[in-house]
Amino acid sequence: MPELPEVETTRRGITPFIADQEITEVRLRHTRLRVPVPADLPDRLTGARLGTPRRRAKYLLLPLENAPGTLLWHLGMSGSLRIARVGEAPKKHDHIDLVLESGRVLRYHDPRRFGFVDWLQADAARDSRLSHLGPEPLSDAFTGERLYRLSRGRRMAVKPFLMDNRVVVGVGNIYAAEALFIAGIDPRRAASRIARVRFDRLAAAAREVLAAAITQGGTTLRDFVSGQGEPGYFAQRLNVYGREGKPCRRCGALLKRVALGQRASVYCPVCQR
DNA sequence: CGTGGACCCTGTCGGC
DNA sequence: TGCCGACAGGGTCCAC
Repeated sequence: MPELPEVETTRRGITPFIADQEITEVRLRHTRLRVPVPADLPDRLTGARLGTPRRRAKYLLLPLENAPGTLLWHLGMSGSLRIARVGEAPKKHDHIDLVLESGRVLRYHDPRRFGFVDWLQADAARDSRLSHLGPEPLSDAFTGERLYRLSRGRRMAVKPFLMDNRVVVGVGNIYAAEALFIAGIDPRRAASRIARVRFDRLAAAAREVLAAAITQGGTTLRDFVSGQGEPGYFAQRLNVYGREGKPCRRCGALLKRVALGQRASVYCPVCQR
């Protein structure tokens, strides 16, 4: 379920259960993820102690405490991490267990297997998957000025531009659509043809929807990590995502859908220009 | 270099 | 009821 808010919710949810915990056993059931699970992962992790999880973009970083090295975990399209108990039988698509000394298990579930876990030896920031990433959307470095500057000469549609990890990380298909609605910008509009002041609004809108969604993730945190079930994906009211053909909540016009960069994009033909 | 398309894999849903 | 195609939260790679 991972857009940035889900990844952040996951990070917060698992942290109290895994920080400072020793890994007593690694159980691999399916190792053919998007990147094959490193064969030596059990050897490296068994007996090691986990530190405090961090997040960069949609990546979770699980550093070890007393040894160099970090787990780089991406949930892909359908991955989830949750806390289970030892002895709790794995279900279909539960591919990886990290058994902890507490008797809990950090369990990875991923039907589509677009996610992966990899081992980073030392300097995580140097990894090619992380080094090119733009700023976090909730950081001060993400501004309308940045969007404006990077968009000059870019003819691509603004929606895929906003989803470009070099521009800003963590704005996935759902939140890009929602941010563009709030900012009143047509997702098809060429990035180069958007004025500075409108990018200010767009940056603020992206920040706003992501922050709100993270706050909401918090409300379902307990259920999420204890494995009572998935959180209702979005308790949040979405304005456009998944609402093709329905009336715009602001003006009543019927929402339209277009494909941009292979991704569905729903928008209001009246409110978004 | 910028851009658009294919692709990795499984599950679900809507139309016929 | 059953089959089949379209589509799904992401990211990388490859032609043009």
